[in-house]
Amino acid sequence: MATTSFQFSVAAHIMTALADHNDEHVNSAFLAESVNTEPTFVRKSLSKLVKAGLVVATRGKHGFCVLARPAAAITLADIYRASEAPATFAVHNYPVEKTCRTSSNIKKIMLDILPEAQNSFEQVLARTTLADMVQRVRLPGKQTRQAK
Amino acid sequence: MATTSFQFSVAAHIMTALADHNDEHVNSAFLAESVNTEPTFVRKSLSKLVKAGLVVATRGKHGFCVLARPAAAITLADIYRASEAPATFAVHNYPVEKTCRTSSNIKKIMLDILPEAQNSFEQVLARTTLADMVQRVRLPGKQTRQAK
DNA sequence: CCATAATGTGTTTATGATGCTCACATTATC
DNA sequence: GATAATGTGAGCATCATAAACACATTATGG
Repeated sequence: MATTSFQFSVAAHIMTALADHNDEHVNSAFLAESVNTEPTFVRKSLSKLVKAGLVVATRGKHGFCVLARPAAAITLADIYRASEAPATFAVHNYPVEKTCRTSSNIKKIMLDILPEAQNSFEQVLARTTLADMVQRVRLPGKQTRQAK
Repeated sequence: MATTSFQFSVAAHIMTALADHNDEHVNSAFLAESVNTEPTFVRKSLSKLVKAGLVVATRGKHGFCVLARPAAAITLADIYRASEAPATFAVHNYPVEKTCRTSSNIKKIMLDILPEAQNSFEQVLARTTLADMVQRVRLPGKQTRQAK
C-alpha cells in the first residue's frame, strides 16, 4: 500500500466536528478548515457518509450538513463502515499448488478467519458513540471512557 | 496503498506448511513451491519469523527451517505481529486548527482508540494455533473451530 | 581447502491505490 | 438569472508493496 488508509480517521474527525456544531448549519468549507484540508476532499468523504445514511446534506445556496440521527445513535463502527476503509488484512492470491495440502486449503481458512477478526475490531469501535466523541473533545482532560 | 498488505497471509501460509512438514528439514525452495512464489520472497518473510523467535533456520549447505516451539504454542497473533503488517487503520496527520475543539483533540482520541481495536483484532487471531491450522489443512471438510 | 548450496539482505524496478487538485455538473436560494 | 452550495469525474504525484536480481554470509563435505 502507499500508506495505511486514514479515510476512517478523517471521517471520524468530520463527524465529530459536525456533531459538535450540529445546530449551526455547517458547510463543507467549515469542516475543511477544521480538518485543515480542501473542501473537495471533505465532500468526497462526506458523500460516503450521506450515502450510508449518517448525514443529511442539503444542496443549493446555503446548503449545509446535519447528522441524520442523534449523536448517541451513531457509533464509530458506523463511521468506519461508511468510510469504506480497506479490510484489516488481505489474503494472498497466488495460484494453488495442488500437490500441497497447505496451498490447497489455506486461502479458505484465512478467508474464514478474516471476518471474525474484522468483526471483533469493529465491535470495539461500536462501543464509542459520536456523543462520547463530542464529550471527549469538549472535556479533553477527563477520560470519559465507557464500560467495556 | 497499492493493495492491502498480504504479508500476514503469506506468513501464515509459510508457517502452516512448515508445521505440516516440521520433521522433514524443509528449505525455502520447498516453501516457495507451496506458496507459488520466489524463494527470495519467502526468505524475506521467513527472516522476520526467525527474528520474532518463531522459526529457527540453519544456514550453510543443507540449511533448513523448523518451528522454534511446538505448533500448539504458536498462534496466528504471533505470526501477525512477526509479519509486521500495517495497523488496521492510520490516524491522519494534518496540522491542527487551534480554534477548533475537534481539531485540537481528535488525534489523541483516535490514537487512544486504535490500540484497543487493534488488540481486539489480534485477540481473535490468538484463538487459533498453528496446530489448529495444520489440523484444518489435513481435514479440510471438518470445521475444527476452537471454543470462543 | 575449495566447491557447493543454503540463508540473509541490500538495491532496484514496476505497479497500483491513495491523497489531492481541478474542472464542471447539479441543485437550490435570493 | 446570478450566486453559492454539494456531488463527482478525471488526472496527477506520491509512496509502500511486491517482485526480481545480485551478492554477501555461512556451513557442509568431498
